[in-house]
Amino acid sequence: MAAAESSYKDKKVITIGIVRELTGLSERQIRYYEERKLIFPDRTPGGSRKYSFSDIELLMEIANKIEDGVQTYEIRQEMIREKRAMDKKTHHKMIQGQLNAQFGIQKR
Amino acid sequence: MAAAESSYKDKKVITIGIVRELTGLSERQIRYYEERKLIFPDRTPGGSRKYSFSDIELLMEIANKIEDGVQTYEIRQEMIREKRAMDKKTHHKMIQGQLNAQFGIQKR
DNA sequence: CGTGTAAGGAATTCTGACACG
DNA sequence: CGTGTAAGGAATTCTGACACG
Repeated sequence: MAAAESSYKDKKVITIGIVRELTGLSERQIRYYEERKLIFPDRTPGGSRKYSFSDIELLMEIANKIEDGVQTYEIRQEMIREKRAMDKKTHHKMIQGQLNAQFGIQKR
Repeated sequence: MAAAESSYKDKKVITIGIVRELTGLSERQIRYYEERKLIFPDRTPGGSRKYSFSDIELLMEIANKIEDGVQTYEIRQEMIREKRAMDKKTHHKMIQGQLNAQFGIQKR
């Protein structure tokens, strides 16, 4: 029972130049969204940023919202809210899993 | 009806340094396997190599065979044979698809 | 606030070659 | 044959700052 599935989608292996190509954003923009805590790349030992495909998708969503006039701060609040909802769901599933493990199938 | 599905797995977006980390191979080895036509990375406009997750898996298979004493030339022959088998299967499916499109479900 | 840019430096990658075997 | 390495150069990335607004 591991912690997180490590699929291709979430492996941080893409450098910023490729992200620029894939998203059409400038490196300045990409780094700025990190500064505003919207995105969290890993780093190589040398300090170069590494992104995942998920990060790229997220960046494009962010870019869309910015175009719509949403500020980075608001986007961040949204993301925090979404994360909380997710955690709640995950917690619920986990509790269900524990009950299940102890008492067997309880549903129905 | 497009030509090839472009999933994350086959997108060539990973630079050689990351590939080195992920495979444990040296850059020398990775480049050499390309020289021997076992692997075909894309290039950035500047000339840097870009690999996919599939490439990484392939590299690890290659490394295993090399360790077992298989020569690059033999590995290449194997790969060509496998590709031919694949193409044959794909061709068969395509023909079936065309028949299907013209005459409807023919099986059974 | 979000983004462009010039600046200087450091990390990354490239190729061709010599070496060993 | 497969791989290590030193060499020199070019492409890539990094940070902090100034600018505009």
